Amino acid sequence: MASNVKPGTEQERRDVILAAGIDVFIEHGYTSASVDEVVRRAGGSKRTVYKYFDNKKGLFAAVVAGICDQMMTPLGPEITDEKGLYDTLENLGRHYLSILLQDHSLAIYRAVVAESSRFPELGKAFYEFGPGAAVLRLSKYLSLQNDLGVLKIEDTESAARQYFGMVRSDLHMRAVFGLQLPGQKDLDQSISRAVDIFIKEYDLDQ
Amino acid sequence: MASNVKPGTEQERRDVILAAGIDVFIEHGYTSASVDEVVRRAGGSKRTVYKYFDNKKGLFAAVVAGICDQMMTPLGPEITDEKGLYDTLENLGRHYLSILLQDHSLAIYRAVVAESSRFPELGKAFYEFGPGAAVLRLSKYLSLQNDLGVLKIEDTESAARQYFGMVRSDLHMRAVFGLQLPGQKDLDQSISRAVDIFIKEYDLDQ
DNA sequence: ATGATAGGGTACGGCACAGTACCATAGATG
DNA sequence: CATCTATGGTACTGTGCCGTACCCTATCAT
Repeated sequence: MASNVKPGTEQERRDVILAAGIDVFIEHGYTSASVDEVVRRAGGSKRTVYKYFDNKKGLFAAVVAGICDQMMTPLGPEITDEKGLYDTLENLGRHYLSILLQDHSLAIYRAVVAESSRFPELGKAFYEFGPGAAVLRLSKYLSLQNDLGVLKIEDTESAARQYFGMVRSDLHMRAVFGLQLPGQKDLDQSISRAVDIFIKEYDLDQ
Repeated sequence: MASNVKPGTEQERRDVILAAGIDVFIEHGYTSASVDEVVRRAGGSKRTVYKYFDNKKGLFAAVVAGICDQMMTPLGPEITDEKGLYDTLENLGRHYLSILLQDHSLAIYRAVVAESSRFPELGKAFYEFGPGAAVLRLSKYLSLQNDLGVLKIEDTESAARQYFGMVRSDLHMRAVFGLQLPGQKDLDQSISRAVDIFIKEYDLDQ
């Protein structure tokens, strides 16, 4: 079965629908988005959509997973330590913010937040794959620096959370609420301050 | 005109509807909430609701304003400086978190975030009256401490943002996404760490 | 060529909801 | 007692949308 169809494999077909779903859910959120709109953009018919996805909720879950992928890939698989503590932290913070403040990320954040009471597992997944993954990555790096004697941190995970909290500062919340997006200067300031403070607190050399 | 009606003044009537609206919007968010549900809880009829509020959106705006009031009053009008820098910061962080992590606050945060692309002025208002107000209050206090020679901070507003960012850490985001609410221990840890770091960075005595 | 199958197009059932219209009633006014 | 006004109750209109059913075409196997 699964004989090849003309315009593309089943996988490609599914991806087209998924991409359209991403656009629509980003634009309208979950409740206000309509499956018909997805069909309109993807081409084809509802029948096909419901062939690949159980229902609207299932499509939304797939969309969220897809966006998490898109979001996290530029952050790289692992933190390397070629450039020293300061630059590593600074670099990580920069990537983190640039991802978090993209239009896509903000839009999907809004959509997931809106539905996280109705679909709790969705909010959980989004956190784990997005901000939570970043925390774990940094925490792992900090533990390594602990072992190397560069840092002295008791609870590396809490420290990582706090670092990202400092980096985010108000920037993310303000962007989420639609206040004007921060400029490069704001980002730079927030990151460099966070790094300074973090190092002053934890670096054994200081 | 506006002759007295039986069960209460017009103001009271409006307040009852508003209170019902708060409950319903908190429970369902904006889009999924229905005006009929508000009517059911407030008693009376749709006609009366639409007498006091232009439409669903207007009711929602009033609800958000009402909740902002409810939220911010326990934070008190002004920061006093009776207890020294450490205790003042610690106290402020505690109040801040306890407000931010209330069920009500989380629910209305979700609802406002969800609609902030459709109703940008709403998101803006919510931020200004909520987290933004806290930032301004702290910033003012920090400036005062600057003048008194206790602190040495160039940009007090940024410092205030960063302080709250540290205090929030991941706690708020995780709560928003419906991961389990942080325990008292988590709050204490986040706050005390934030205060320590902040003072170590900015206090002239250190 | 003939049959089978997947998928595009469309329409529909069922439901929910925003906002309005209408009627009956309870109190206020004279 | 008579009239008027405001409001509760309810039905209605118009709209939108999820999920399914049906028809028809285009491709593939034999």
